This record gives sequence, C-alpha cells and structure tokens, in this order.
Amino acid sequence: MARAVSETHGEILAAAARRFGVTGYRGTSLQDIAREVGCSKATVLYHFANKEALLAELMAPAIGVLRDLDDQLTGLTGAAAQEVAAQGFVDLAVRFRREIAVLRGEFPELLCQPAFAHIQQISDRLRDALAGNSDRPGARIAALVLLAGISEACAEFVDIPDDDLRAALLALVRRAVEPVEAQLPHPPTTEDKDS
Amino acid sequence: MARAVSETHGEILAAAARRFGVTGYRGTSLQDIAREVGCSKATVLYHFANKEALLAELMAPAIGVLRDLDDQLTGLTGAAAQEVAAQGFVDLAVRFRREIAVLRGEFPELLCQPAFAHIQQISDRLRDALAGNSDRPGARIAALVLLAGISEACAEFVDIPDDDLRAALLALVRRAVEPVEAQLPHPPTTEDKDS
DNA sequence: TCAGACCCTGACCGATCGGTCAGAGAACAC
DNA sequence: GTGTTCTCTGACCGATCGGTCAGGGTCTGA
Repeated sequence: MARAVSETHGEILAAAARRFGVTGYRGTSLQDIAREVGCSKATVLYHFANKEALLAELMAPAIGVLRDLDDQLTGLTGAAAQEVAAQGFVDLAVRFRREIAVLRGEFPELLCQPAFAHIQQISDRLRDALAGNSDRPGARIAALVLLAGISEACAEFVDIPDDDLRAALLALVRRAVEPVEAQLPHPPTTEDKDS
Repeated sequence: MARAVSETHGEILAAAARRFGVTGYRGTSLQDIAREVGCSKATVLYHFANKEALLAELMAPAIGVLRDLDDQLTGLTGAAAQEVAAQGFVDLAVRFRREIAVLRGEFPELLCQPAFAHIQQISDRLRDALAGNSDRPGARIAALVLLAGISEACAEFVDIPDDDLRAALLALVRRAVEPVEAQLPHPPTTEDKDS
C-alpha cells in the first residue's frame, strides 16, 4: 500500500489546495483532505507536522514572489512605485489565483500565525506603493479597494485565461489609481519609513 | 439578575456584531458572545433560536437595504444602471460597514444558509448593473473588483467618517468603471478581445 | 397567597476538531 | 534468515463546538 513518499506528499498538497479553495482553511478538516486523497488522517499528519505546516507549504511559492515584489519596491516612490506595484501585484494575483482563494477572508486570523507574520507589513507597503506613497485618504482608499478587489476577482474568475485576466485587471488599475503629482513638490525631507 | 428582555437581547446582538466583526462568524463561538455580554451561553440560546438566527437578525437591516437597491435596478440598463448601482452600493457599504465586516470572506458558505439564499443572485445583478449590463469580460471584471474591494475597504477603514469614505469610493468607482457605449446597438469593436 | 409567565443557568449531550501513538506491513541491506 | 527503515493506519485523546433540558429565581396579576 505504501506509495513513494513524494507522491503521497504531493497528492495531499493538491487535495488540500482544492479543499481550502472551496471551503477555506478553517472550514476544511484534516479528515476532509484525507478523504479526498484516499488515505487516513494520520497519514496526512505523517507527511505534515500539523495543519498549519500544510498551509505554509501550500503558500510558500506565492509568498516568495510577494517578497520579491516587496524588494523591488524598496526605494521607489510616486508614479514609479505605482506602476511596479500594479504590474507586480496583478501578475502575482493572476498566477496564484488558487492560493489567494485559499486565504479568502481568513487573512486576519491567518496572519496571526508565525508563518505569515510579515505578510501584513508587506501588503501595507504594497498598498502605499499603489497609492504613490500619497497621504491623501482618497489615494489610500483606492489602493486598498483595488488590492482587495483584485484578490477576490482572481479567486472568483477561475475560468478566464491568465493573459485576458491580467490585461483586464491592469487596465482597470491604470484607470482607477489616483494619479500622483509628478516629482515637483517632492519635499527634501526624504523620510524613509525605515526607523 | 433578570434584566428586561429587550435589553439583554440587544446586548447579545451588539456583542455578536463586535465579535463577528473581529473573528468572523465561524470563528466566534456562542461562548465568546456570552462571555462578552456577561451571561451564560444558554442565555444566548434563550434569546435566539440558534447561531444562524442571531446572524440573520444582525444582518436583516443591511439585507433590507440591499433588496431595495435591487428593486431600484430592475429595468435599468447601461449608464443609468451603472450610476444607480454605484451610488446605491457605496452608500450601503459605508452605512453597514460593520455588517459587511461580519461576512468578511465567509460569504461562500454563509450564502448556503437559507436566510441568505437569494443574496448571491442580488449581488450578481448588482455586478451586472455596475458593468452597465455589458458582456465584455473587462467590464464584468472591473465591476466585481470594485464591489469586492469596496466591501473590504469599508470593513477595514472603520475610523474614516462616513461622508469622506463615501465621497472617496464614489470618485473611485466613477474613474474605474468601464464607460458603457451609449445606446448604440453594437460597438464598432475596436479592440474587442472577447471571443 | 399562589399560579403562571418570564428570564436565566449549570449540567449535560453528541459531534467534530487537531493531534498522538503503538504497531502493522512492505522494501531493502546484510 | 534477521534487522532496519519507511509508509501508513486504527484507536484513542482532550478540547471545543452548537444545542438541549430541567429547574431555580423573580416579577406580576388575580
């Protein structure tokens, strides 16, 4: 009965992605995943230390790309930051549609888990970048609406080809983002958010 | 110890709204709510038939307004539908910020409950209206992004005055919505990527 | 005074959750 | 053969969930 370890491991991961995407992380039990794979719950816990570890491994690739995007944004401000954030996030959201569906709405509590501790800060920086680092409430609100809405849309429109979805979202973002005034009144107080 | 029934009833409702808003519907136990009120779990279930009934009563006002908006949309198409949908939904989302926070991300499963059976259809019609009843994927995607994003933003920005938030969101929607071609029977399809 | 309605509670129920553990069975090296 | 390692499992655990129930206070009207 024993399969190759990597095989079962992968099957569990795939089943978890499917179930999490439909019923959410908390709404999916280890028993559900085991049933879908065709093994026992104990087998799931043989391959993964616990439920959280399973989720962490599932999200690792997406988190890696998110971190890369965050790195690209360091030092950028204004329109340049907006453009990189828009392209980067749209691309990420489209590519990792399924992973985003997993987190759907459970962000607040999942972010408390140690494996996702810094995602909140990254997404805050992403929002600021998309707002062109503007302090105007309108810009910040628009940026949050777009980030949240894009996540939701990607999780919802699973049947649209990547390229079409990416193009539509990017066009939307470019229409919707509050244009930031160029470089002119840029204050000399280069206030880096780094403390 | 016995308080007036309406008093305890209201306290439970208020406590449930607070807890649901923070930890979500499924993430909040009846015990949590009872603890916040300062009564026993049995008391909560004396005032409300079950957990679902508690949620239903909490959401009733918002659902009523949503239904009214849906009525207003019947018969409208194109730009008129877009405008009514935009104003109506932004207003609703801002007014019922807390109720929206309750549903945050748990929509898919909560919609299965009989008390919320038709909300899915209403929100689908709302999305179509905001898209100007266009069939173009771009318009439909933009509409969904805006609806989902606005919900999320309202649940997040609890500290912004109603008027400011409403104005910012409305401005965003008007920028972001795909303009619908007037009444022309069919567009000249300049760059229609629709297949 | 007393019955009954109302408000509330502790104790309890079955179900399900994430997680543990001893051990069965197969594969392989010697 | 024997021993070891790897994979997998049933049985079990404590905790928590939503929900039930008998009954104890308290108030009120007859």
